[in-house]
Amino acid sequence: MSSTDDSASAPMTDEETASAGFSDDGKNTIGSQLASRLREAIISGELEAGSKINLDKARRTFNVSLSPLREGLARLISDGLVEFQDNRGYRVAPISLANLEEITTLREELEVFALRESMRLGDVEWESNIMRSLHRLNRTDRDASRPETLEQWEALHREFHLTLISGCGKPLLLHFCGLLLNLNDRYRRVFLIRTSGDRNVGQEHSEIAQGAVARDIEYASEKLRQHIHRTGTNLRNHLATKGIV
Amino acid sequence: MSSTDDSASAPMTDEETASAGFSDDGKNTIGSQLASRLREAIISGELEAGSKINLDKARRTFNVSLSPLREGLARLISDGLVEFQDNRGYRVAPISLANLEEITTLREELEVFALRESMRLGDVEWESNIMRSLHRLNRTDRDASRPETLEQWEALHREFHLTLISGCGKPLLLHFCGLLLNLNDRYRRVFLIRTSGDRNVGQEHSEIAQGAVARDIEYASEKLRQHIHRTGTNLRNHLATKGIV
DNA sequence: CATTGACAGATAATCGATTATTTTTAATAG
DNA sequence: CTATTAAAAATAATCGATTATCTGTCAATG
Repeated sequence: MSSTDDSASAPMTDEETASAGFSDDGKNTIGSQLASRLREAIISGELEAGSKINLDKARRTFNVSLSPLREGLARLISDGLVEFQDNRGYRVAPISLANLEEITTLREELEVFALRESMRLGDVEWESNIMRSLHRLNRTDRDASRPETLEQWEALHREFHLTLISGCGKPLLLHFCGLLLNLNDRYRRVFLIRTSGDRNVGQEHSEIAQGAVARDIEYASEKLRQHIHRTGTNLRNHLATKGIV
Repeated sequence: MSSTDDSASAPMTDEETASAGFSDDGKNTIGSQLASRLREAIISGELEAGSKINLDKARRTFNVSLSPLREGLARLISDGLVEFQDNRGYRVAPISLANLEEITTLREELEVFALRESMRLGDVEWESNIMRSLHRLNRTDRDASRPETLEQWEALHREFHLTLISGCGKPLLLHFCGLLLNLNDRYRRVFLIRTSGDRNVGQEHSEIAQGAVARDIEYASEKLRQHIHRTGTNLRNHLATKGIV
């Protein structure tokens, strides 16, 4: 709902090159930094879904004390990426077919609704942002072999989807959509190295963006719905392949 | 998303009467207990919306140490009842007309969708639970003069709404609806002492429940939508009266 | 042989003190 | 007087140690 951090931005070297070192742009406290690192570790699959998070081990791994560790984990609970039980500790949120299907269904409901509201309420600024996000996304290739390219694409993709619905004027709705996007991205990053051959995702994005900017509500909504649905189907097949229930 | 605690149940004296004292039903850790107490304090308006939460003061008020205090606050962030900023601390989530309207809109979208899914998927157990919740709710009077009656009614009301949609088989959706219900309840408890004269809320609840159990999808959906909408309108008027923007 | 209970080790929760950051106050220059 | 800056006070974040809780093991019992 609140929290301070971005998770999808900041294109700079880890330590903020020499110069003045004025890094006061976000992720300040250790807790915040940890939240980002853990989020990335979970979404990328580095931390296995469903696995237990041992506090002592994690503390040593990340070289921090308990307090900020718990702080960071608490944020990931808000994100739905970590589960918690009193006196039993934390574990990475499990994945399942049912979970994926729910995420897809809810995205179809919420994200499409948010897009409609955006088309109803968005201003020129919103339109411009869409075109910019689209361009950046389409100019970036998703090369499975290079992880940093993949991460970059994921960040831009997320950015694009959020921008699409950013004109809706509903912070809570945007928050929910952001959560769902996060959850969905984990499935993609863990399971989907290549996109299905019969899809042209760039094309899909362009159609949605064009429709949105043109305020063609029915067209854009349907294109977005299909886009989300296809991704869901695609992912489901991959899950099935790996035998996940 | 996860977290251990109920917030709407446990009808027993604070200290779990003599006998064995086997209270292992929930709210165990200090952090959990704090989360409950703080949630109640915020929803009831005891902690003013928008006000800063001073950690030291809170620590002394609740007689706890920093760690569990932060733990508890972290949960309320998930609930959208508390906002947080790095190095700036916590504050009670503010209220506004726009926020109330968004909550109402999203409830109309999400709760109605969840009800439809429940009617599509719910079993007999689900139906029975609705009738039970309805009965309990309608047998409880909401007496504004006695706070404990009010609290009791609020708990049952929340329970009823959650039960209505509990058959949808979508944990995430239920989570979202629970959040919205929470946020909405705060507005009611803070601003709405009496319900508008031209409403018979008991009747409304009965109609929704009957329609749901009869699987009359259009009827029940519309009744629920109207119910939510009326509450929203009602609350908006009260906000306006108190001059809240 | 299955079940229960006590122990020990592992793990989580909490505390009190310390450190880092922000906010307020006060002093000074322009 | 107003704006700027430095010091002080208030507040938040973090640490290391301590306490509480849980989990698995193994022996005793029926």
